[in-house]
Amino acid sequence: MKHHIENLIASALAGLEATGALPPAHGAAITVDHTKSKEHGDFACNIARVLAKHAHAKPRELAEKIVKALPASEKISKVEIAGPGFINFFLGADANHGVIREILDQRERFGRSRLGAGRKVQMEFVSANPTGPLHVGHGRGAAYGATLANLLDAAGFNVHREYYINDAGRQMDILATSVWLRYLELCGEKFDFPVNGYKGDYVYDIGATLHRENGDKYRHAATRVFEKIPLDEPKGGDKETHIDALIERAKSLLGADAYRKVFDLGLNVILDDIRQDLEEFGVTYDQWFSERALVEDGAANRAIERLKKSGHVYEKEGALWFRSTDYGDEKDRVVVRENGQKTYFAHDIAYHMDKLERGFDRVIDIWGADHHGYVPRIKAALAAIGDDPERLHVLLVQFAILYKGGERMQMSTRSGEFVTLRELRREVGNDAARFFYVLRKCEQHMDFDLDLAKSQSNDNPVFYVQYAHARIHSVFRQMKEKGFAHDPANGDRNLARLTEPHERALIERLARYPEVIEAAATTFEPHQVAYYLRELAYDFHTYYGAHTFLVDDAAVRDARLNLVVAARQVIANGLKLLGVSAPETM
RNA sequence: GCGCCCGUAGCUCAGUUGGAUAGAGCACCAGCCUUCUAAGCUGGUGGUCGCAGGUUCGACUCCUGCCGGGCGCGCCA
Repeated sequence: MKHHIENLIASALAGLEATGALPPAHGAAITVDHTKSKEHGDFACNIARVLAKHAHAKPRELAEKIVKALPASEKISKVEIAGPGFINFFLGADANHGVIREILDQRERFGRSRLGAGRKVQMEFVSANPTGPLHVGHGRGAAYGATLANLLDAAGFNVHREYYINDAGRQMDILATSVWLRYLELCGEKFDFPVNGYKGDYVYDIGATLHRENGDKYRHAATRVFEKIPLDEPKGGDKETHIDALIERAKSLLGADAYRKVFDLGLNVILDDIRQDLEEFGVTYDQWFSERALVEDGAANRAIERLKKSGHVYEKEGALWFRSTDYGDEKDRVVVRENGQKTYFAHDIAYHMDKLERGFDRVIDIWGADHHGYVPRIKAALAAIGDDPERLHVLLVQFAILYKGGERMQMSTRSGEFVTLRELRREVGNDAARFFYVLRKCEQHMDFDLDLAKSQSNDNPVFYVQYAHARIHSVFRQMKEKGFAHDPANGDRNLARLTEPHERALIERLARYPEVIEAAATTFEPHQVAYYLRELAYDFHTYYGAHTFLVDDAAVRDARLNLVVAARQVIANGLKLLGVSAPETM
């Protein structure tokens, strides 16, 4: 409808230009907007105000000329000039009736578009370190990423979903060492657990598995393990050097093969847990991309070679630096450390290089907001090796701050004191969690009040939307009990009988669904869909309250049933995008 | 100190990319179930859009400066 009106205006302007009433080549974009108030019709256009200066005319006079030049349209019942030169369009009563037919015809395909034209988009999200279970902060990235992926898919993009596994790095070594130390405790060894080790219960469990399956095979005396290890923090030492020394000790005592076994046990147990957690949350991936595999494949070395060739690399104090300041970063960054080890950054350059080489038109990273300082350097690296940094979109998701009993909760994987995504899902359910998470745009800080989510879960808007869906199913159950049958063809012939204001409002809302999907996809804002669904549910519930659908007049009844089936379809389509179920009963 | 994000009703947040009188939900008040599910509907109370300037026909929206909150500024990942 929007496009229809835009076309009418475009041809009016062309007509005016042809007669010389308007100077040509104005170059202004025609925008038609939905009005806020019905007083101003259904759509409004401000083109007369925009072009007034260019045409050396008063906005109202120009508006009158444009209106006179408008081609006739059977969908428009009235055109008015209002205020200081807005052109308001009033739709005919049946202008949108065709959308009901469209929805019933296209069913789950309704709302999909070809906006993306099949362009390939790679999306990476969550990618939490496999050092512990996902917590509620990861849940937000998961819900947001999965929903955005669904949206882009619906908008006609070819979406590839990916999880980057940080399985090469110090954090993983700390985990492996923590697991081994817990194992040693189970073997009967006595020592103080390092403050910088992972202390969650799951580390204990993995240590227990190691013990159950291998007995004392990996046991070493505590005195030997801690021999000449620098003191830990509580004893006046440094916790970082303490844990690093323990990692080296684990590697040397166990040997490369055994260490890798312990390491992989921890990695696999936690990764399986994460994978299952996400799957239950309706979040699935096309690929789980291993950092370790990338490095072992030599990709990091190749990335560094490419950087070197670009001439933006230099040596200083024994380390290899990337001069990211050449591309606007605030300081240069190390890619190879003094000790010869490559940094996480070097690996990440290799990973992003790999993404772009795989032929994606667009690469989207969804990161926690704490990584925002990281964006300029990764873009700098891509620019240095001759890739287009504009192809990379980094979306930063702000933290979800948890409150319980009015108090802010600390979330730290290391301390093991955090609310896991799994706990949250159990408390409020998958549907409410998915919906709640995408109710805010990603740059908005989110207060997640656990007590509220628990105690007032009935007030969660997700139930309101689901209830509308279930109610429509209920109407059909009642229909059968009353001995009626739905004749969609008859309903289709009688769509003109849908003249009530509630019906017009509902139909208009349904007609907007495709616009909402496109807008949400292009702005990366899934919350628009959530808000739309709530409004759609409101339109339905008020309609339901004001009119009976199962009336004796078959023409009206069938037309109304066509309408509510269409509403049910759009609700189901929208909920599907959000990863929320559409129940038939509640 | 520098950088990113946020500041809209008592609370949690929208605001169609600069348009007409700033909107929801929750909470609070008053009504509506022998009639398609009351997880619903109808009405009401509630705002100096953080503050001060600027840009223009027009600013919650764009620019500048303050104030307040969150996060980040490693040869960690």
